[in-house]
Amino acid sequence: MTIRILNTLTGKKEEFVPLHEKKVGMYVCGVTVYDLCHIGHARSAIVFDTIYRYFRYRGYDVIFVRNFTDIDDKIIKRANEEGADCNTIAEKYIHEFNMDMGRLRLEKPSFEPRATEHISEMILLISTLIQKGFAYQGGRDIFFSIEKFKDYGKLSKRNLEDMQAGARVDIDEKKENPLDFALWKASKPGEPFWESPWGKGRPGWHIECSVMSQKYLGETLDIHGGGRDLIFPHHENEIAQSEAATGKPFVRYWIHNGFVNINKEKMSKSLGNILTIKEILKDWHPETLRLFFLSHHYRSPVDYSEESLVEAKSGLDRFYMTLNAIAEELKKPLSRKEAEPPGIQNYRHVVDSFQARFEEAMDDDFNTAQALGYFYDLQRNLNGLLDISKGNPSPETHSLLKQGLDHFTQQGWVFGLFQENPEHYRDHEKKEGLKKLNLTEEEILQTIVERNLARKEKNYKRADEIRNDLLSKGIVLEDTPKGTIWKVK
RNA sequence: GGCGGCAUAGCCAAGUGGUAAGGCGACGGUCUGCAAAACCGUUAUUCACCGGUUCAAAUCCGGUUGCCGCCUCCA
Repeated sequence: MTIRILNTLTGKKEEFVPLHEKKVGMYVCGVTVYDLCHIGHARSAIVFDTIYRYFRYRGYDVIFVRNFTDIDDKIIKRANEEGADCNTIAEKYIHEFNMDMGRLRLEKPSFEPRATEHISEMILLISTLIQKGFAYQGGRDIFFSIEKFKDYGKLSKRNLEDMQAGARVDIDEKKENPLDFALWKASKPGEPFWESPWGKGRPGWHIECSVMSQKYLGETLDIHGGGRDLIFPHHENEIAQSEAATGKPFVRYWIHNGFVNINKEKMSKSLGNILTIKEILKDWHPETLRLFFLSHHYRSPVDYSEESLVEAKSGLDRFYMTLNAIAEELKKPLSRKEAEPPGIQNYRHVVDSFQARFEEAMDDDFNTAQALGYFYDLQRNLNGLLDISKGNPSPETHSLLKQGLDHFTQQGWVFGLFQENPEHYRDHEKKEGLKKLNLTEEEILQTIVERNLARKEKNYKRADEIRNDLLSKGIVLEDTPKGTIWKVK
């Protein structure tokens, strides 16, 4: 089976055929480092991390490039506001970005180039574009002439007439066409600048991606990705620059992820509802966030809300409880029973077919939601297996449980899920939960002792009172054969 | 104004021609002192609405309604 990808360029699901067999060159637009990253960045990062992991899982040799835009109007503005220089601002937010991505447990890309480290290559590319007649000088700036590039608009599916009719474009006398975009901007006093054939200045936004992708991945990329909003103008402009310069197709497969809304509202500075990754990770385990995102298709819009994260957390908790129970069961001595437990064929079928179903879902345009459904399916069946095993596993049960557990670690790795030690996960979540409830473990354990005394005396009324009291505080008690355990509701 | 997307059970959400995955919730059962957890079962004759194509449509085509995004920096 081959991987099929919905290509933004064609609007169709296409079979993925890499330029070079078993190799993937993948470029994803990173961030402009002028502020903390928010949940939208997190989604994009998680989506492409998962795609990156899946290609590797499928045996591809992947070169993954994710850039930093470290020179730009917004950075200059920020620097002026804070009375710092641009470099300091960029360094600060690159550091923050790396911290966030680390906490989200993203795999490191192969290369993380910075725009400012590729200025000379950008100047070279701009010169080529001027030479070939695609770019011109207007005042002290250099612009790309979109009319010269006949395919302009092919990615975002719009034509020049439509866009001019829209006319929400700044009029700039230096431009021949209002839709032309800057390749090089002359620097104003006090702004950072680089020497160029056109005087002191700095690169436009789009040129860096054309240069850096070409440098690390060659003239044609297998995959280029980013958020939906980048389709126009950023990616459209990248295509124009790159293809005008090389005469070759720039990207074979374009992938764009959908947006994150907050409580059904668009996230924006004016609404003041920007949620940073930092804030989210204060309240939620990184795997909870991943589970939340991966239960939606990467292209669909996603609505972030407290309730949906609660749901994701409860799903993750349950997975880890099963994982923990399996680990415990596997430590038990094998029973010598020859007869297989009844109904085990069904369980065997689910466990055996899991990998194929997982890969089928992922091959189909990275359908993580579907694949996650199979994880739930697997979990339910493993729990069923645990029920019939009852601490006395037959060799067959044992091997199926082991096999199931391996799926959680191996296929789970693609999702960045189930990678924790279940006991550590449980203890960590308990600790975090208690913090929120303002309770200590000692109090709870003491109360449990008290309740078990009552139970021993068959004073069930008192025992239930104690249990209800804890429940109202957010603690759930479970009486198991091995004693009473507690967890945060 | 132009372009694109979405509409699936109480909620979340897969599913692009073959007769509705999965999760949460709810209800019934097994287990339990009772619960909880776990498991089993039930929970959409139907996919916004109206037409059409087809042996067959949630899926394709046309229209209607409603939501959203992009066209300006933006993941």
